[in-house]
Amino acid sequence: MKVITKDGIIENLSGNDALLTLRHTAAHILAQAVSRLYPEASFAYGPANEKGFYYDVDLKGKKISESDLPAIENEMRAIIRENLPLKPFILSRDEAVDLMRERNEPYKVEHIADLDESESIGFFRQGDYIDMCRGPHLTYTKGVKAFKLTGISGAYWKNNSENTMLTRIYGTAFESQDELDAYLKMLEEAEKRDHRKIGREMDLFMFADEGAGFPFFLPKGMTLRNTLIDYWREIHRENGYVEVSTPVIMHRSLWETSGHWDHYKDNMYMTSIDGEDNCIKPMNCPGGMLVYKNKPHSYRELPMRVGELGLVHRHELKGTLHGLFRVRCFTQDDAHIFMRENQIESEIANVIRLIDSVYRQFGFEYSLELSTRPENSMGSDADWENAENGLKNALESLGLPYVINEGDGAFYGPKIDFHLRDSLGRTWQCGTIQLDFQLPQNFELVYNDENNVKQRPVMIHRVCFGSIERFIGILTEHYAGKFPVWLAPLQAKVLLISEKYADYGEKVYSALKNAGIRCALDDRDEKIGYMIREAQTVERVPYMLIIGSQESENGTVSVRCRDTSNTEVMSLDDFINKIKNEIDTRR
RNA sequence: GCUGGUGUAGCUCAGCCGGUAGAGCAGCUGAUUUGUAAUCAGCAGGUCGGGGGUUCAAGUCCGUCCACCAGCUCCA
Repeated sequence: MKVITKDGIIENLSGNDALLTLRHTAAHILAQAVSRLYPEASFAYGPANEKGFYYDVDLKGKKISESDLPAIENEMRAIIRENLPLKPFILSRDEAVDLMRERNEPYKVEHIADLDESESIGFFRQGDYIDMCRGPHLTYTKGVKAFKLTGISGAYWKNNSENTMLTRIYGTAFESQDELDAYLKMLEEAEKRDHRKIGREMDLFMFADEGAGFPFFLPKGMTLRNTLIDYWREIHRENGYVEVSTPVIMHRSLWETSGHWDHYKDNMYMTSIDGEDNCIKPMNCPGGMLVYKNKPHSYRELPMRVGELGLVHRHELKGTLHGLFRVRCFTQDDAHIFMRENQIESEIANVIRLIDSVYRQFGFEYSLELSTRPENSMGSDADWENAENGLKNALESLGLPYVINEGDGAFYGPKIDFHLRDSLGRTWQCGTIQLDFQLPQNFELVYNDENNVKQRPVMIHRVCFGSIERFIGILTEHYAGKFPVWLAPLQAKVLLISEKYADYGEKVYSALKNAGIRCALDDRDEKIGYMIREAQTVERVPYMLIIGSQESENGTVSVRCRDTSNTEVMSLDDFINKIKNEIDTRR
C-alpha cells in the first residue's frame, strides 16, 4: 500500500502497518467531514487501533447522537469521492502554534507543548482540512474503500477525568468490503455470546435492581461455581497450599494498620458495631496477616502457602458495572505466601506455573504485564526496587515475554498481571501476583531463622481466576454457554419419545444419577424435536439421551451430542463409562 | 462519577399527532403419544422502572430519582 510520510516520502506498507495507516487516514476523513458539518468543532486526538479508529471532538456544547452518524458517513463518502490528495508539510514549533491558533484548535496547541523539542511538527492537508499529525497517510482519500462509523461516546481530554469531556466518534475501516463485513459479522456473533444473555437463558445467575453490582447465583450457576472451586481446591492441595477463611467485617484499626484506611477508604463499605467503625473487607490480606500472627513461625515452615476463597466488597462507580465482569462484591481465589527473601524468585516461578496450568485447562491465551510503583504508595525506595527486581528476575528466568506498566502497581507493592483474551477480543485482568514488603512490616510479622533470630518474611498475594464471578463470565463467553462436560451444570438429559417408555427412561435416569452424573429427565408429552431444541439450544446440555421403543427393548441409549448434533446408539453402561471418563479427565 | 442512549407481560418486541395496552415465545389447562432443532386449541400474565408535574385526559409531553446499555475513568 502506497503511503506518504510527513516529510513527503512515498513508502510501501503492508500488513498491520498498512491497516493502521488506512484507519488513520479514515480518522482524518472523519474529522474533515465533522468540520464541514460542524464548522465550530475543534479536534483533539484521532488515532487508529486494532479495532478501527476514533476521533475526539469538542463540538462546543452541540450535542450529537448515533442518529447523526449516517450524515457524517455520507459526508465522508463525499470526501472519498472527491479523491483529495493528502499533502504533508513541516512547520517550526512557533509556526505550528500560530497555524493551530488561527484555525481555532486549542487541543492541538496544547499537544504541541507536550511534544519533544527535537520532533519536527508535521501536518497533512486534504482540501481545506489541515490536521497536525506525524503520519504516514494514504496518498489519496479514495484509498479508504470500506469503512463504517460504529458508535459515539464521551471521552476525557488526555484520558483524565479532571479534564473536559469530548465527543468520541468511533469507526472502523478495512482494505476491502468483505473484510469489513466479516468484522461486523464477528461483532454480531460475539454479541450472542454475551454472558449476561446466556446466564439468563441457562439460569446460571441474575441481578436485581435492589442490589446493583451484587450478583445472585442460581442453582445451575452454583453447580458450575462449585465445580470450578473443586478443581481449584484440588490443584492447590497438590501444590502445597492450605486453606483458611477470614471474616468479612473487621474493625477500623485493622484497616489503619494495613494502610487501607488511608489508601482505599473511598472504595470500602463501612458499618458500625457498638458505635465503632468497622469495614467490610475489600481485600483478604489483612485478615491473612492476623492468621499468620496467630502463632510463632519457624523458617522450616516457609514458604507457607495459605489460600482463601474470600468474599470482598468494593464500592465501584456505578457506571463501571458490567454483568459478572465488573461487580461490587466478588470472591477472590486468593492466597498469601510467606517466605524468606531468597525464596522470592522460585516461589514466583511456582505461582506463574500454577496459573499457566489453570489457563491451559480452559484453552485461554494470555499476556503478562509488570506494574511498577504508583504515586500514592507506601514503603522505601529500596524495598520497591527489591520487589520489582524479584518479579522481573522470575519472569526473565522463565523466559516469558511481558510489558511494563509504569506506576500501575498496588499501593503496597509491584505486581505481575495476567490478561486473558475473551471472545470479543477484549482483555481482562484475571490472575495477579503481587509482591509485598509492606504488610509484613506494618503487622510486624516475624519467623525464627536457623540461628533463632527473628526475621521478617516477605509476602506474595496472588490469585489465579482473579474473581470467581468474572472468571465464570469469561468462561461463559469463551464457551458460548457450551461448557465442557466436567463443568456443565447439566451433563446429560434423558428425553422420552413417548410416555410409554417412562419406565425405561426412569431406569436410565437413575442409573446416571447413581453414577454421579448431573442429569435431568424430560418426560413431557412433547415431540422429540421440541425437547431436543430446548436441551441443545437453550440448556446447552452436552449429551441428550433419546429413549424410545428400540432403546427400551435393547437396553441401549441413543446419544445425541450437543457439539456435533450426531447420534450414536450404545449400551447404557458404555455411555456412563464414556461420560465419566470425560468428566474425570476434564476434557 | 462523566458523556450519550434505553426502560411496556418471565423473554423478545409493537403501541402513529396525548384519548387509560397488544403479538410471538415461555407458563397453565385440555387434546395429541409423537424417532433427533418449535403439534394444536383454550386460558392466564402488565399501577407501561419509581415518585412528581403539565393536561379534561399521559405508556406517549416535561423535569427528577433508580436501574440497565455503549463508552470514558477505574479495576479482580
